[in-house]
Amino acid sequence: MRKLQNQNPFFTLPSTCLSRQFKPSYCHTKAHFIQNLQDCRNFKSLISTHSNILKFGFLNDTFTTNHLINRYVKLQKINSAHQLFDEMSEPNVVSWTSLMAGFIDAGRPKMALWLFGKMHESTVMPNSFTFATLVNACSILADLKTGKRVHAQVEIFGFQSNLVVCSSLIDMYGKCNDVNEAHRVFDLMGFRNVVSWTSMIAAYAQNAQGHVALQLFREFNCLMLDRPNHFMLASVINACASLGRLVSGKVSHAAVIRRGHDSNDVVASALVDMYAKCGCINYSDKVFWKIPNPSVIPYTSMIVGAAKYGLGKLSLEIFEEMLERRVKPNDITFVGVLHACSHSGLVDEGLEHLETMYEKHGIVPDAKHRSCVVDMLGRTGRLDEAYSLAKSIQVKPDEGALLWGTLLSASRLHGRVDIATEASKWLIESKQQVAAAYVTMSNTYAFAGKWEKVHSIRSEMKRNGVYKEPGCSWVEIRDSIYVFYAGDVSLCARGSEVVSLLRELERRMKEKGYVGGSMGLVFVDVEEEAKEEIVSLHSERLALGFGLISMPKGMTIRVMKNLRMCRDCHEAFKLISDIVERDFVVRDVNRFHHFKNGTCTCRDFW
DNA sequence: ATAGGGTTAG
Repeated sequence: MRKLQNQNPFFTLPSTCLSRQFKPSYCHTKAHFIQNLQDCRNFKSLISTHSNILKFGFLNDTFTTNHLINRYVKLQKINSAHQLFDEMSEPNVVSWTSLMAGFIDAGRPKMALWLFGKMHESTVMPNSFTFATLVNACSILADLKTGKRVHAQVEIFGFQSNLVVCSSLIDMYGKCNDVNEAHRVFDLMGFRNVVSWTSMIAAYAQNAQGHVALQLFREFNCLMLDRPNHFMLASVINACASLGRLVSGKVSHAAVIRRGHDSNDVVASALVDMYAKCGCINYSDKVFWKIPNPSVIPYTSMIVGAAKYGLGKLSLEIFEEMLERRVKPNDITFVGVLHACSHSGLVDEGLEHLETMYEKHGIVPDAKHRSCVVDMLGRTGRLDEAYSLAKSIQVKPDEGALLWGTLLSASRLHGRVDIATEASKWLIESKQQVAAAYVTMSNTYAFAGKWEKVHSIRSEMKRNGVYKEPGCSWVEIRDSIYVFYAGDVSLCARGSEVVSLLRELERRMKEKGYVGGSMGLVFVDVEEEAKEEIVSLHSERLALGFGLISMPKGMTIRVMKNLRMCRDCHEAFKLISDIVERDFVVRDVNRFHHFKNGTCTCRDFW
C-alpha cells in the first residue's frame, strides 16, 4: 500500500477504500482533501476534514499532513499543529519548517530555535526555507549571538547566496543593531531585489544612520532595477523623520502619492511621524485625518507629535477619540499620553493616567511610564516627589540612564544640587551617559554659583579621560541644512543679538509665570565643551507661556515658526534664519537626484 | 514551508 502511494502520490486509494471495495472517486483523493483543507475557514471544519483524512488513511502521507499542519497554524492552533507533527512517522523538511514558522507566528520564536536543535538530531536536512525561518526568529528576538551561529550554519550548508536567506540576514543584523555586518551580507550578494534593498535601507534608518539610508535609496533609484514600493518608501520616510529632513520627506510623500500608496496605513503613520519631527504638525494632522480607520500606531504618532508641540490638550483629545473608536492603546500610546501631560503642565491628568492605565486599559505601567511621570513632576519643580518616585523604580541599565538623566536635568533646571548629585552619582557609577552626567552636574553647580565645584568636576573629567562631544542642533531652510554646535553663538557675527534675544524671551517667560532655571545662558568660564546650553534653541525653555515644550534636535526653529506661539518666536525665527543664511552655511542638502526634473511637487496633495 | 515598512519618555 505504501509503495503504491509513493508511486502515484495524487491518486492513491486509501486502504479503507480498498477493503470496502469502493470505486475510487475524486471525493476520496488526496487532491480533494488538500482542496478541502484550503477551504477550512474555522477550527470546526478543520477538525472534520482532519478526521476524514484520518479515516481514509492519508495521515500516513507526509505531504497531506504538512498541509494539515499549516492549516492548524493559519487558524492559530499551534498546539494542535505541534501534536500532529509529533505523531508523524516521517516528518520531512517542510514539516519541520512549517512548525517553526508556526511557532514564530504564534509569538514563540524561541520554540522555533529549539525545534531546529531537535531537527539537527534527526536525519532531515535543513534547506533555505528553514534558514530564512530561523534567521527570522533571531531577528524577532534581536538575538545577535544565535543569529551569528545560524549565519555560520547558512555558510556551512551553502545557502550564503540565497536571496531570501540574505534578505532575512540583513534584517536580522539590522534589528540586532549590527549594521556593518548587515552591509557585509548586502555587499556579498550576487543578486539583489527590492526586498534586499529595503532591508538594508531599513537597517540604516532604524540605527540612527538616516543619511546612509537616503544615500542607498538614491543608489537604488539610479540602478532603475525596480520602482520603490510602499515598504521601501515607509523606511525612507522614517529616515527623513530621524534626520529632520522636511524637503526630502515631502519629496518622498509626493512619490507615495504618485505611486498610489497614500492609503496604506503604515506609510501614512510614517508620514504623520515625519511631519511632526520636521516641525510641521499641521501636515501631520492633514495626513492623519485622511487615514480611513487609523490603527493604534498612527494614533500614537499623532498623540506623540502633538505632545512634542506642547499641544497636550490636543493629544488627550486624540487619545479620547481613539478610545471612542475602540482602538486599543498600547504601552507606547501611554508614553505619548504621559509625555503630553508632562509637556503641557497637566500634572493631575498625568498622575491619573498612570494610576488607571492598568485597570482601564490593561497596560501595566513600567519603568518608561514612571520615568515620564518623574519628568513631569521634575519639570514643575516637584523635585522631592520626583526623586522618591525615581528611587522606587526598578530599572535595567538603559532604562536607568533615561530615568536618572531626566531627574538630573530637572534638578539642574530647578537648581537642586542635592538631587542632581544623587542622579549623577547613579549615572557615573552605572557607567551610563557619564560625560553628559559630568557636564550637567557641572552646569548645576555653575547655576548655583559654586565655581570651585565646577572646576573640580572639570579636573575630574580630565583625570578620567572623559570627553563630552559638543551637542548640536540643525535646521533645514529651503534647500540647505544648517548645523549649530553648542558654543557657536559666540563665533557668530550676530551672536550677541541672539543672546540678548534669548535673555528677553526668558524675561517674558518669567513674567508669564514660568518657573525654572535660566534659559541656559550661563556662560560658564570653563572649557568649550562645557557651554552645553548656550545655543539652546532646541531647549524646552523657549516655551513661552504655553507650558513647557520640548523641541527635539533637528526641529529647532521650524517648530517655533509653526507653533504660532507668539510674536516673540516669529522674531526669533526671522533673526535666526537671517543669521543662519549669512554666517552658517554648512553644506548643501543632498537632494534626491532622481526626483529632480520638476516631476515631483506636493501640489497634488495640498 | 522562507525575506522587507510605521509609534517610545531626557
